[in-house]
Amino acid sequence: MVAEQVFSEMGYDSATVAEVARRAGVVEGNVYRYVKTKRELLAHVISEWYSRTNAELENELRHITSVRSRLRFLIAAHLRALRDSPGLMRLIIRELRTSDTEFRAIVGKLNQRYTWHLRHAIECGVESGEFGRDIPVRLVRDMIFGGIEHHATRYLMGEGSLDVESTADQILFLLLHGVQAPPGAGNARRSRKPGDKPLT
Amino acid sequence: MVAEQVFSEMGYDSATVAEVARRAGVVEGNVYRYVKTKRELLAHVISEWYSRTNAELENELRHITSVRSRLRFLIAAHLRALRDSPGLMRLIIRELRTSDTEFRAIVGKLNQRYTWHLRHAIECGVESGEFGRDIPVRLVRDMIFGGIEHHATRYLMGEGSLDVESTADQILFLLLHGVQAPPGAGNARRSRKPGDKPLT
Amino acid sequence: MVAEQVFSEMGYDSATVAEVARRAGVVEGNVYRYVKTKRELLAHVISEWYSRTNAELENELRHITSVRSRLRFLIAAHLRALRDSPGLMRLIIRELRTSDTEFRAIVGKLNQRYTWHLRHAIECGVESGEFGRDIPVRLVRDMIFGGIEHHATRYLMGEGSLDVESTADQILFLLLHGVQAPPGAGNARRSRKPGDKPLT
Amino acid sequence: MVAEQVFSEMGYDSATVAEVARRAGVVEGNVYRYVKTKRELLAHVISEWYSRTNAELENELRHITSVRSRLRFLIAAHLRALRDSPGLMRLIIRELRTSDTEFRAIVGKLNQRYTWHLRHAIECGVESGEFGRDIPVRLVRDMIFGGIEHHATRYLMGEGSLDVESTADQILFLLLHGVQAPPGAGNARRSRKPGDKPLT
DNA sequence: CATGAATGAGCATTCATTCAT
DNA sequence: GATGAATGAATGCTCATTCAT
Repeated sequence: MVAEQVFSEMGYDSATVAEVARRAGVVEGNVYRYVKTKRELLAHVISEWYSRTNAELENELRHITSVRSRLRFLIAAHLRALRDSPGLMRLIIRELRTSDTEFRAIVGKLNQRYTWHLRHAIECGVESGEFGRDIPVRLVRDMIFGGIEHHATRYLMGEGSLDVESTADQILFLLLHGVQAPPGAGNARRSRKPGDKPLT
Repeated sequence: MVAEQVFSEMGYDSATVAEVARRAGVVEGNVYRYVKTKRELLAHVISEWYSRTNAELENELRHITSVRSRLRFLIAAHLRALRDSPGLMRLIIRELRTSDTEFRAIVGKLNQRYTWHLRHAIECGVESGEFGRDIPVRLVRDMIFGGIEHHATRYLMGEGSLDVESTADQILFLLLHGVQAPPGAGNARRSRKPGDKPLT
Repeated sequence: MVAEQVFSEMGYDSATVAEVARRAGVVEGNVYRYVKTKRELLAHVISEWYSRTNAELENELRHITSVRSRLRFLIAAHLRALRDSPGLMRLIIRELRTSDTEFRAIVGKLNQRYTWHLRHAIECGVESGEFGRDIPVRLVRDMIFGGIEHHATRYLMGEGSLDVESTADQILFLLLHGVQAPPGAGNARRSRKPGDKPLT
Repeated sequence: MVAEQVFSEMGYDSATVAEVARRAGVVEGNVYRYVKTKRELLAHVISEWYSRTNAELENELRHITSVRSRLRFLIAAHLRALRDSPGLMRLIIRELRTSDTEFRAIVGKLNQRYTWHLRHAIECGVESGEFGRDIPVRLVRDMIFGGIEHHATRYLMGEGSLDVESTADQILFLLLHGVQAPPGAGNARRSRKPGDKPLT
């Protein structure tokens, strides 16, 4: 759809219905035969992406069994989406943070289904005993999605690059083990003790 | 400043210079004696928040020495900012993701300084040996900020509440230990083995 | 076109797009379906006049053969234009002296074609031997157009009248013979000789 | 005066009182202690130029006696003015063609005095018998000034150059003798006779 | 179904000018 | 006499949306 292009390139507010029509090769007023409003057009664009992506995700997840593989896959999939469709993803990230209730009513479900896979994988990890039983599942999910999107911010603005695989590895590692040094290992240098000078 | 209020309430695009002037009790054109453009007005508002907040942060950090306390403090501080100024924070989060280079040139430095504290605390943890030496520092920072902001999204939209303290505890815990169950403990139920049925 | 009227009456700067729309019986924004900018509207108005006038000129010139007749015709035609469309001509004279390169790019060609007829007639006169072979053709053209326009200035401001025929005769005469008294004739009174008292 | 600079550079409409004040190092509202309105400021600028130039002109004319020398001098003087102060002259030429009666009331006299010298010189030529007695004096004056200004138009727009001396010579020549070939001389090629083919 | 003309409400921005201090 | 803050009215331009044909 051309609307996807236009919104992706210029953002929702800067995009104009006229431009969408122009690129579609139709006349301006004709757009309103298909959608009732510009906002609805946006909802269509985003909904379509979610539908498409959810389908793909679910298809590929069928072949992935272990919790860890699923997490790794979902993390990488989200990173790939950001890398491959930066404009569209910037649009989604931006417009999903809107008060527009009518809009959220439309895409909210799809978004939930999209994030549900990750949440579900985490829950499975808890259930299976691989993960701590008191893990705040939603918060974990938020840290993954939020972390990925925060990390990709610069790339979404057109600066720098985005390495899907290594980032996915790092996120998965942090997710599983946290930042703390492995008990026996790392204290090569020395540990801080009370009474040390302030850090700055 | 009234501009802060207006932008916070209505968002940048929906806010009008006329409304800002009206609330300030002056005439529309008069706004342009102080700023050259609406965008510059936004930059002022955001800059001021960062300046103010950076000062506060740095002041309080002086009394906090341990890495863990610092992380906990910075996480809670960001959560508090979101809880106490949801409109403004939504504005900042949204507008910081703009291609507008001139704008980012102004607030970029302040934003970097704001996030630097967290990054620095993490680096100290690595240096002291508390954290693994190969920790991807920036990514950790992104997961914290991104996670917090993702978690607060619903609250920023006016739905639900935001529990600063418990969320900060949870994030800190996840950050330190990850999601994995403590070695001896949790596998009460059972672990998944290869060959198990798919999770969905 | 109503834009022609409005610009002619009030001048470009004082004219407003709103006024043009009002007189056209449409809404202001609608003007921008046909032109991209106010300046472009001006360009249209002037271009149209030049196109129309060039066509007329070229049509009538086909029946005029002698150099002298052509000059006389072109001089009178320009005077007639000034007399019959003073507002529009004042607009053209004024706006043609603008630095606006984009504007000149549009109407420049048409203006050149308009003045070319006069220049060409002069060149023919040179070629045929009727005019001195070292005549500075462009300067002659400038003196004709400039002279006519200077002469009409007061009329263009709404004061006095403009006699096309007699002015055309006089200009043609001056153009051909200059101001100098015919050799044998006029020195009835006396000629000044060196040593005479100053003139003022 | 700085107003002269500002008006010369940007033209009357584009110039702002604020800019004039800024360059003068005073505060905006302070300009209104000296002039009552922006238009009056313009009148001052132009008046001053005319006063200054009239004085210079009259001073130098005292030493020039012959009609021809005077004409040549005045033509060259006007060309020099255009060459040396293109911005200011463009301003004057443009703004003198304004309906603003109040404005013309102020500078009209000075302008008349400026052009009077040329007109007077021509009248002297008529009186002395050097020029034909039926010469339309004002029209001759218009052709000189108009011709010069038309010729300088491109230069005033910032394109090309302006050769004062040779242009003055050419104008003077045309003025005196017209374009017609000297009786005996030029018909080297041949003269056109009735019945010749059309010129184009 | 499609066209394209029209609408109307809005909005950022400019600027000459005034006036209390 | 100067300052600088304030005014107010205007203006070019945009755009989602409607509707007769």
